[in-house]
Amino acid sequence: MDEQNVLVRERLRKLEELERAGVDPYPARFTVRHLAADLHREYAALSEEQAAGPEVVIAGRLMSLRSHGKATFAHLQDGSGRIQIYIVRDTVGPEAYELCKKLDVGDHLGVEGSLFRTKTGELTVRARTFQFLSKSLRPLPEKWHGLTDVETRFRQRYLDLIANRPVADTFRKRSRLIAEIRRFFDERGFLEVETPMMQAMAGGAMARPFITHHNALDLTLYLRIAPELYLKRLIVGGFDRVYEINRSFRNEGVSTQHNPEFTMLEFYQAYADYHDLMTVTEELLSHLAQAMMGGQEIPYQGQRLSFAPPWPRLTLEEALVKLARLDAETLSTEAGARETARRHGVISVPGWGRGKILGELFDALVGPTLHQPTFIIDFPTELSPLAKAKAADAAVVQRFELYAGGMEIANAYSELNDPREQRARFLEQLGRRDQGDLETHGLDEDYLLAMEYGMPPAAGEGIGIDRLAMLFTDSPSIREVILFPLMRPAQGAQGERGTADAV
RNA sequence: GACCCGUUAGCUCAGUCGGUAGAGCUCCUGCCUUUUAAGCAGGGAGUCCGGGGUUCGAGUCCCCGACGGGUCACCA
Repeated sequence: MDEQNVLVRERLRKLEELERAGVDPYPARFTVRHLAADLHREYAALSEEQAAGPEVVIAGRLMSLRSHGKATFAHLQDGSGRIQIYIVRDTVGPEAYELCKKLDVGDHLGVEGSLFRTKTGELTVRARTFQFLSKSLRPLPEKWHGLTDVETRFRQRYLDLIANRPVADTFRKRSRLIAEIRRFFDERGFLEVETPMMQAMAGGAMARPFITHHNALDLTLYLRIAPELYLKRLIVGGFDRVYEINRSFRNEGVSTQHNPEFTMLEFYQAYADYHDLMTVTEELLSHLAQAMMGGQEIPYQGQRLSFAPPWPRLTLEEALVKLARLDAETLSTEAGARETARRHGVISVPGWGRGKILGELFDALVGPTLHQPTFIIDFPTELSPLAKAKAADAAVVQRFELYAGGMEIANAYSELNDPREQRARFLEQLGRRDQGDLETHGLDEDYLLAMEYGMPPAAGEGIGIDRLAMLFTDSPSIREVILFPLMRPAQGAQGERGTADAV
């Protein structure tokens, strides 16, 4: 502990004085009977004239302290909010009042007393007794400015939650959002399931995985990049509607929209196609907007996003032509697409086909500009090895992505369920990998085996929960909606590194 | 991975031209029984991110590094 610090030393001194006085500064339990927010709501009408209000028992963290000699005001913060307490020597007695001088901001305290309203109108608990519940040894962030240092906010999120009320609200909203999503799917007959996060082959998306190892089986395993292939095995197994709110892991950089571990909703519905899922998506998001915000419009980074359905639907090529003003004729050939990419500073690798280049052009030129909810549909087959092709054009699959707030929010398609075609697509991916593309899909025999038993027609979708939470909390960065975003260890190279061989 | 910006007291931040490191809040002591950014008086508090260099002298200038943020790249 940082005993050099005077502030810590002072608190240790008070702690020892409490113990000498026979007080347990860390008791095991306390019976809480009331929450601050409930009291504010229930006794909004309590008047100043009313001498002795109802008896209450509250507990929380001390957030402010104003001593006036023989009387002390303080604010107690519990999970619901804050309430003022008033400790008077004549009420608690002289011995207890001496102990009250050992209080510090940050301590946890239990208080029994009666409600009253001060002459400045604030609902307050006049303590009859109070009890130390936990002595705090370190000073909290300062009361005016709170905590603004971004690094400290993320590394010591508990301080952020204590000091910055809106941050706590953001995470409460995130929790409500997920609860509401569960309710939506449960009501529609979906079964919530859990599938492996450690997989012998990381499939279901095109991304590089994290690698780990199982000692007893001497097995290389990968952290999943998506639950997709397991969820579709369940569709084969007869669970016609399944969903998983899953943590997936992708070994890639961090940005305002990417964290290496992230939360995704994936759901699959048998006998449906991607058009059905566009409808489900519209229903889901407009429902969430209604439940969370009380309307179809939500503010996001200075814009107003409207989730009132229906939302525009554009094919990927239409988007490139209409929104990026690219020339349809030129884009129709691989050489033309490549030339267009070069002109717009979009990198293309020699092995890439026309579809991949169109995808890159879209990501660079169109995606970030789509603020209002917009479906982009009909993606190149070479980008979508698990999606069913359109009947009219094998180069395009029945797939959509949803964009909102300039971010990709969802990705869905009619699932490819022809095992012969799936095998051919996997082999095509392997060919691409041989040409140096690291983010191709592997050939998953075990998945093909399942499909050979017969997978019903189905459509599946993944929705980025973190990004959805960004939208609903008006957060500019994914780190604002992830409690503990990935960070380098604070001590850097000093000592902690190089111990990975402990595995 | 590249570029830009940042790192000074527990917190929020100043720090001029290179010349003894500052403020507010927090903390301590005293007074104070309806305050709420309580007040008044007095006092304390520093690895200026780390390491090197230039200099009589570096928080300040130069180089290397750490961590963070942003932009780009990568990545849905």
